[in-house]
Amino acid sequence: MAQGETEGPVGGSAVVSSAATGKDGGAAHEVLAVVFQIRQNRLSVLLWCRALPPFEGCWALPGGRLGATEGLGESVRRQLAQKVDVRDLSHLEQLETRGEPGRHPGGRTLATAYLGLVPAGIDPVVPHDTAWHPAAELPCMAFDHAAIVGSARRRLRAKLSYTNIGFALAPPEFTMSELSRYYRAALGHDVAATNLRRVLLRRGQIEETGRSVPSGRSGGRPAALFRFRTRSLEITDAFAVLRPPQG
Amino acid sequence: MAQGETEGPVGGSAVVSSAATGKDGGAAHEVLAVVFQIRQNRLSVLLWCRALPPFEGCWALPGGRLGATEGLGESVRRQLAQKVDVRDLSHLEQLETRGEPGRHPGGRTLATAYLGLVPAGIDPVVPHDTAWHPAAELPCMAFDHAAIVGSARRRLRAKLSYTNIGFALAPPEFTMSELSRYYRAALGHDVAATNLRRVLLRRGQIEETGRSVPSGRSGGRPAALFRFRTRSLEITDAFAVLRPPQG
DNA sequence: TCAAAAGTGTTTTTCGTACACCCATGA
DNA sequence: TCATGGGTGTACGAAAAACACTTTTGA
Repeated sequence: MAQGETEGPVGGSAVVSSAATGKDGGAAHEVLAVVFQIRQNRLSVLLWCRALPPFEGCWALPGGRLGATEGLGESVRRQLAQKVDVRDLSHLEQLETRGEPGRHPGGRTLATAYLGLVPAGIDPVVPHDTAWHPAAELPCMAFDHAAIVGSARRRLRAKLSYTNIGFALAPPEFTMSELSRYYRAALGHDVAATNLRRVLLRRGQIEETGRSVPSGRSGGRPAALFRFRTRSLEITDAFAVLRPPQG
Repeated sequence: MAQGETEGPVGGSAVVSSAATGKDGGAAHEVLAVVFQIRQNRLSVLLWCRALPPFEGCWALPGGRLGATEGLGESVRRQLAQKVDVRDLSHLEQLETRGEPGRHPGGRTLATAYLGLVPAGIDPVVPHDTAWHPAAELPCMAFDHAAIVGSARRRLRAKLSYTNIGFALAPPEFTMSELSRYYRAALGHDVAATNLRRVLLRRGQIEETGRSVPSGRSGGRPAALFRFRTRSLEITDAFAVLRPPQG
């Protein structure tokens, strides 16, 4: 329903695109968002199901036509808020722009894709035709959207290694074993909480809140609560290799 | 002269943009190229001087309007070949797309920027209004092009640390002291040839050709010639940090 | 034989992982 | 007091920078 509006620019764009690809050289331009959240220890992406051709029944990234007076990032935030009711983005960054002439059956359409992150633990209300899917098991995907999700996964994975982008995956406060599960889900491999703690502490990414969480029914030492020191993107380990002399 | 054609899309776009930003929502789309080459031990960027307002007398990145049937990368290569006669790109990759409504005084224009590299040692013939400028001392720059050059520098610098992108800066064969000068120019800090040699050899990026260069008039041991093992982009050191267990 | 430039051996440092061990809690 | 999960101390290995030393050439 909310997505019906997206049908125009994404699906039924024969009229629009013929105008847009006319002799003035302009092409239709849309923005797309790969919104990730860790849900049940899996990296998940927000998709909506197309009701009309092309790609009827397949899943697509949320997004839509770029407005005449808005910036690209601005447009992504607007469309996520309007169409899938997501307003809790902890991070948003541009991924890539795709413009192959054949990428869109309905006519020439350029798409600028963004990577958006929602912290774990919250559950935004989304429309009925919209759902979270594990990024590792994508359903039938429309257009080139599967490839775009792949780009987003690689970007997130890389940035976890040299920035503090974990702040955007984690809730405001967390235990180290929780955080290591988020990292495991996003990286796709095991992450030992004990070492993650020291790495992120040494890099100054996280700090103790002083509080702790009582141990569960099966006992165990209470877990200390941590938070990220800053909640905006910073490069914390600019490269272990080829660094300037004198450390 | 060759750049005069670029005046249309970049400068005198009042008519075009009014059509492009009309109620169909399309906007003008251009591609831009940040073409780097190491020249006289300095990282240099190819710019052309604007003859007409806006930004008359300032320098701009080469590029122009995206054609109706061409892909983005394809368009960059075409425009570089046609307008500045550069056909020797050793590497080309997409950087970012800028679409702030106010970025272009003549009307709404989206720009997708690319990073292009030309190997050191060749000297492409460029039009008379086009020149190489040190990336560290940019002249008066049109639009947001100075910021785009900054993005390109950061991208190149980062990729030198974990990919084999040096292949695109160096000529087919080179001595280690030459290569260390290219790295120094691109990274902005000293790079010891002796360590660079071992790092790149360990990573399998370079190999000896078996030949060597006779020493100069002041003597010295002849330098061995090296080449990059592959001349397409590869990630050679996927991350020293947060790597999967079992090394 | 000396200066200059290239190349090698070795040391030091940093960083991340692995692993053993200790701590705090609930039943 | 025992199982359970959290936290600390330490060892190990990889990788890069620093630096002393050797090699190979021209004059």
